[in-house]
Amino acid sequence: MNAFDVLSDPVRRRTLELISQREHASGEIVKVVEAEFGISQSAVSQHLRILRDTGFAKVRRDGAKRCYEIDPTGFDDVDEWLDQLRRFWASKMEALTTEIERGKRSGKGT
Amino acid sequence: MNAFDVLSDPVRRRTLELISQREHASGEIVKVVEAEFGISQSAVSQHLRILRDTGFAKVRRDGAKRCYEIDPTGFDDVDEWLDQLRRFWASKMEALTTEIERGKRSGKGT
DNA sequence: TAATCATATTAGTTTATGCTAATATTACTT
DNA sequence: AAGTAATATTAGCATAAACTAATATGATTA
Repeated sequence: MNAFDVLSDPVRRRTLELISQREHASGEIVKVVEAEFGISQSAVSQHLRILRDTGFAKVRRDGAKRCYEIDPTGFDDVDEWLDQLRRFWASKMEALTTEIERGKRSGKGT
Repeated sequence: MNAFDVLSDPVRRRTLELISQREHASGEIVKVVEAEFGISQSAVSQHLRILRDTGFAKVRRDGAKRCYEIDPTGFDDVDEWLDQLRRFWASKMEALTTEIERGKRSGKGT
C-alpha cells in the first residue's frame, strides 16, 4: 500500500495524531477511535497493522500490551513527492516575480 | 472529497506532476496518462474534475481546449496536517536531544 | 449549417478497501 | 494449569471509488 493511500483514511490519520504526541497502547487507541468513529477493536487493529507495514508506526511490547509510537520513515515518500512538485511551481513563481521586477524597473506598472 | 483522498490516486498524482511543470491541455494529459496507465479519455476527464473541485487545479479556456495548471490551494490542508503532526514529534526529539546533552554534561556516556 | 474536434457528463459495472464477527495468539494472574 | 486480559488474524460482506461505453456540450472548420 502506497504512503498516500495510508494517509487517505481518517482513522489512520487520527491514530497518527495520537501516537505523534506520545506512545499509546493499542487499547488506548481503540478507546479513542471507537468513541469517535464507532468501529471495532478488530478494525483498529487492522489499521495499526497497515501503519506498521508501511513504516508509519513502530511497536514496542510491554507485557500483553503493544505500545505504538510514530515512525517518521513512512512520511519520506510523501515529503519527497511534495517537495519535488513544489520545486517546479516555486521556480515558476520565481520566474513570475522576476518578470514583475523587470516590469517595475522599466516603469510599466505593477 | 478529502485532500488526502485526492492524492491517493496515482493518475491524479501523475497529472499534478505534469501540470506543476507547465500548463497542459486536457488532451495532452490524456495522451500521457493513456500511455502510462491505459485508461480512457473519460476516466482522465473525471480525474481532472476532481482536481478542479478540490482546489488542486485551475482551468483556462482556450477555444475548445481546456488548459490546466496547478493550484497550490489544494495542498494547504495537507501541509497544515503534516506540519501539525511534525510539531509534536519535533518537540519530542528536542526533548530527547536535551536529555542526551544532560547525560553528556553529567559524564554518564553518550 | 453540417461536420468535426476537444472535452465533459452520465449510467452502469467492477474492484479495492474497510468493516464485523468469530477465532487465534500471547501474556498475565490466581 | 485454568482463567482472563490485551491484541492480532481471518473470512466474508458492504460500499465507495475508478473505470468503460455511450452520449452530450461547446468550439472550430468547411
